[in-house]
Amino acid sequence: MRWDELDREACSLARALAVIGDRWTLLVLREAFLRVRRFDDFQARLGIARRVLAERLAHLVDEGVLKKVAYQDRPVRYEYRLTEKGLGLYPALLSLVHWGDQHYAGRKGPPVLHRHLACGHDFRGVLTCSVCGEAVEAREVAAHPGPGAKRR
Amino acid sequence: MRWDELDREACSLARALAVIGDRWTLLVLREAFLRVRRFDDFQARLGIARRVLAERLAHLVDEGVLKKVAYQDRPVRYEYRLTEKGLGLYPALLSLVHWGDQHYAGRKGPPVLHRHLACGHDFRGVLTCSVCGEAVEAREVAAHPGPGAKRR
DNA sequence: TCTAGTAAGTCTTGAAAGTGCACTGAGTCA
DNA sequence: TGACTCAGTGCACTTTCAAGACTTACTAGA
Repeated sequence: MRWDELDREACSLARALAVIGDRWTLLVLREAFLRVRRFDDFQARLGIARRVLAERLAHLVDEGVLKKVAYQDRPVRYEYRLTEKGLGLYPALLSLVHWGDQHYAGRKGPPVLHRHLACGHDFRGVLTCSVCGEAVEAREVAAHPGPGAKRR
Repeated sequence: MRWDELDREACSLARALAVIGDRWTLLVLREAFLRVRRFDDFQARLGIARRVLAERLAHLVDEGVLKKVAYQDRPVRYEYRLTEKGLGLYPALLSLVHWGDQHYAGRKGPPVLHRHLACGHDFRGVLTCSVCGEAVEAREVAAHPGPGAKRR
């Protein structure tokens, strides 16, 4: 199987990865969540090859994760902003950041803290069950075929 | 910047991505969470090139995300199991799956459902604040430098 | 003993992506 | 006019990936 066939898989993870699963895309999105919006800013902060950046941004726009918004005329210049769909990736991103904090932060502690503006405290993200509200652990979850499953 | 320099970045996301950020690794982990453990099973289910699979598994073992466990002697054969560190990736994975469900499931619905064994219901993962317990939205979070930040 | 089968890789080779950097194009500013 | 800004493109080069045959070490059956 080649990578560009992934989106035909009947698996939501595969489809999500077809959009954001390559090496640079999540870093681009991290910057986007940090309010970076312009091509040269992304490029300077990430040190990514310009060609690859252009391609990734275009792909994210195609997928509706980012949108291009003109911020000046003469010459027309566009910036990239997260859409609602893009904002929906935040839980996944934050979970990854916390995982990185837990396992790779030095003894000084995590490089970035996140403050929950609603309550005013620095926090970790906790994944909870939408039904009972309790924290969810991998061992307490069973996956089973849903309505969109294909039979084998 | 080349990819293999990423783990030197003082960013937890970059470090996390240096481990699980390539195209196949998260799919390998998806299978691992579905209790797949053997080389040939991973290979058959994913259709991944054997060489790439061998390399990814070795990397995940190096990083302590998976561990090799002998399940027979003569000849010695190993299987790959998630460690605690590996299980810690579940929230990120599940968040991604739900994002995929939301945006890419056909009209039939998601291909896979997740049941929370503690309460017995199919659920979605909700990211909540570890301090106040409320659901967290991207717009309600401010990132600021932590103790491990490097000054520029 | 010979043959087939199983499981976990390893090797080979052409194709695809990524990298680094110079360059373009449209416009501003002095 | 010349220098500068920003968002990309073009190009030569290097690295990684894909597909499948091959290897190693052992078991089971004829």
